[in-house]
Amino acid sequence: MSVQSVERALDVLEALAEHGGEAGLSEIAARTGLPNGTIHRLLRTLLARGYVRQESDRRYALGGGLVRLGGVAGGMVGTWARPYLAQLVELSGETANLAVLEGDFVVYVAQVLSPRRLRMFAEVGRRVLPHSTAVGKVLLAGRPPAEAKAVFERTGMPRRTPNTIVDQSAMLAELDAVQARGYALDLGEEELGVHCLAVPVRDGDRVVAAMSVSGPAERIDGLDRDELAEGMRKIALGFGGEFGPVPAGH
Amino acid sequence: MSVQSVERALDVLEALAEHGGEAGLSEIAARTGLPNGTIHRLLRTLLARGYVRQESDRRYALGGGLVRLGGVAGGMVGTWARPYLAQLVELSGETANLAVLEGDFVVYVAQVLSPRRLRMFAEVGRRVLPHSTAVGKVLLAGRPPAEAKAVFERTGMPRRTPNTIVDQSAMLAELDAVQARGYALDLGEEELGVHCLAVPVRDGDRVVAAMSVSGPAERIDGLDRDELAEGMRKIALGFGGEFGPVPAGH
DNA sequence: AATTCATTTTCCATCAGGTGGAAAAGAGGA
DNA sequence: TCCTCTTTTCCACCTGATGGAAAATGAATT
Repeated sequence: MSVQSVERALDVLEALAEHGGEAGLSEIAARTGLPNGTIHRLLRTLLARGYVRQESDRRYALGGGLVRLGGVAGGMVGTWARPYLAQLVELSGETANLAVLEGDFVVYVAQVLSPRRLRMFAEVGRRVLPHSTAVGKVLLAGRPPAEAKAVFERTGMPRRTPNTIVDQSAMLAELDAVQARGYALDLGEEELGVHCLAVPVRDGDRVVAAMSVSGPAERIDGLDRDELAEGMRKIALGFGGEFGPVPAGH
Repeated sequence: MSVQSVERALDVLEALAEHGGEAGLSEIAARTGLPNGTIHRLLRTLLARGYVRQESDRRYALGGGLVRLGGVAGGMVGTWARPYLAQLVELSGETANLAVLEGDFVVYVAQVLSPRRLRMFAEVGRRVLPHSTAVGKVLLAGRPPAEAKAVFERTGMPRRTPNTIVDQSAMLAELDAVQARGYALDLGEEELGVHCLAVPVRDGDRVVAAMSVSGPAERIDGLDRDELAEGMRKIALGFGGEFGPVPAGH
């Protein structure tokens, strides 16, 4: 039904990715449970095609070929997202965005503009720091606290407006709250007068992206947050279903 | 020596990428020369793992899983580049950058700072328009003129300084010159007083990235451009060799 | 509706090719 | 140098991938 060696090659790539993109053969063996000989053969195949690199210390790392494929695939995610973002616009009347985490940055992947005259727009492709945005908070809330902490250490949480949360422990508490309530707010923390509400897009139980609506403070504050978040959650659920693997191919 | 079914799965993914990320089963068959049954089985495997999607019209597209792997791999490119960028710094005494083209933007992927007191720095991850930077010119000079032209149409080539080239035909001529001489200059076109020199990073004959050195106008202008460019070319060649698949593992 | 054609999906007998245990080679460390 | 841990190679076994051909699907045409 499914090609075993291909599945295993994917296991190897995923194991590498989970080790931060770099690992020794035996670390991969430990993680995948496959015998050394098998892993070595798969790695050689991936190596010959440029999807894996071998460092001078014989460790293996993800290769440049994946950057190319990922780039093409990334362009398409925006396309699939558009209908869902359009639903968000219909629901809220405000501009809707899809964002993912890339390294320490939040990257806006797709956008559908609000029909209103006064509307937000952030160019697609823009990179912002996670701590001052609703999408960033949602994305980090979906990862282990240690990882979020590391991001804050590296980025330094610079102040963007008087409302920006610049204290690390306050932010970690905020992430807990975000996880508990299922959505995040940005009340002029990135730009004064601009408020946002973001919800996670899940693939299984993994947070793979965030969807947000954003607009002028007065309009966003006029909406019922919990009701809006609930509607957004449903839309994000639909999109999440499309994002990853099919539920459970039997 | 190499796992056949894994190689074929990669052929399928590459065929999809070359079709713009989306194709029907028979289009993939035409491109790879594999029988339908085989391709279908491989696609099912990739589908189950989220590396391929199936659209409602039964066509196949690259899936979200590749975005995740590509993101991790992309982060590593910066790591591999650092030793080469350090060589550039040693050669020129100025800050060195690695940049790639992503959509209509130039993205800085990695940087090694100059040891000088007065030095350039552009945050890694920053996006700038191609027309006002040396790296942007190099990257666009490596693509078909029609594509470069389309980028200029969409971005509008806004003026950043009095030196910015804002005329499209002048810029297209500049790109020809860049391609002929093998390097590009930025003489205060993005920021007054900052000059840069950039060379292409090639994987085979494809321009996949650009490396640059940049610093205060007086210091950069004091260097012998052709000599510097020649040294940079050699370093970029070394890095280009690491970037893609190995030449020909027999 | 009924027919045709193109494309996708399923099936199954065959044997190519992947598998994994075990041995050899290599890299550090004491 | 010797010892230990990791990576790499090897090969007999037999699982599991293969691909041709038939069935199913769906879109277009009469």
